[in-house]
Amino acid sequence: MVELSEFEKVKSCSGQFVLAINDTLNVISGKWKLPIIGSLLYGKKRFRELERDIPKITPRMLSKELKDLESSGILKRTVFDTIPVTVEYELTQSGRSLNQVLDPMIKWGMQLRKNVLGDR
Amino acid sequence: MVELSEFEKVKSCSGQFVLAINDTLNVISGKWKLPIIGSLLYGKKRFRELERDIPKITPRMLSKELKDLESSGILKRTVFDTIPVTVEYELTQSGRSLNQVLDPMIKWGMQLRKNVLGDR
DNA sequence: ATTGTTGATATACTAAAGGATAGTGCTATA
DNA sequence: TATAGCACTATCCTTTAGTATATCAACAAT
Repeated sequence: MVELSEFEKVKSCSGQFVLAINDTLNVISGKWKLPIIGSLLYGKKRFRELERDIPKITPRMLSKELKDLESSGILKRTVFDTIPVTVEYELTQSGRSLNQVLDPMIKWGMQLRKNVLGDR
Repeated sequence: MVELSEFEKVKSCSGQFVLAINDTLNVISGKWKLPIIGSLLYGKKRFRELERDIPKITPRMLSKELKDLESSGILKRTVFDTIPVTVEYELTQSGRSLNQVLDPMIKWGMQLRKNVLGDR
C-alpha cells in the first residue's frame, strides 16, 4: 500500500508529482485503452468478443493495446489448449483498482461539460 | 454539481463512461500540460516565469498549451497594460478542482510503480 | 475442395503531436 | 547605437500514433 506520508512527499514535489501521474496516464491513454478496459469491467472476454464489442477497432490495434495493458499488469491473458485456441483476457486486481482513478475522472468530466463544453 | 444519480447513470453505460473520462483526459494529456498545471498550483505566473520553471519547453509549445488550457477553462489569462505588456496566467476554480482527479492518479501511479515498474 | 472460425502478424500508409530555429514589435538599459 | 527582456508567432522538420488491407496456421463444418 501507498502510505499517506509517502503520498504527501511525492505530491509536494512538482517533478515526482508529474512522474506518478504520467505513470497512470500512460496506462489509460491511447484511443482504445479505455474502451477495452470498459468492456472488461463487465467480465472476461475473448479476442473476437472484444473486437465485436468495440466498434471500428482493427485487430492490429486491439492486439497492440492488449499487449500494452498486459505489460502494465492491468490485465491477464490466458491461453486454453482448445481447437482452435481460446484466449481469454481479464482485468487483474490492479486493473479493477483503476476505478479509484476513473470514478473521479467521470465526475470531473461531467462537471467540465456543464462548465465549458455546455456553452458551445 | 454532478448528482449521484447522474453519475451512476453515466458510469453504468460504457459509451458515456468513455466520453466523460476522455473529456478529462483531453484536458491533462499532452507532454506539457501537467508541468504547466503543476507550476501554477503554486500561484499565478507570467509567460517567461513558466518558461524558466519548465525545463526544455519551447515558447511554441508553451503558448499552444496555455491556449488549450485556457479554452478548457482550466486557467485564466490576464493582460496588464504595462510597457512592455505583462501577462499573467492563473488556475481557475475548475483548474484547482483538478486535485480531485490528480490525487487519485498520484496514489495509483505510486502503487503501480511498486507492482510492476519496480521489478525492472 | 471450399469456406469459416480462432487469434493474431506484416507491410504500407496517413495524421497528429512535438521539436528546432528564427523572427516579430515593443521598450528599457548600458 | 547595441543589447537585452517581454510575450509571443511562423516555418519547417521529425517522431509517434493510428489506419487500411492483406495474410498466416490450425482446424471444423459444408
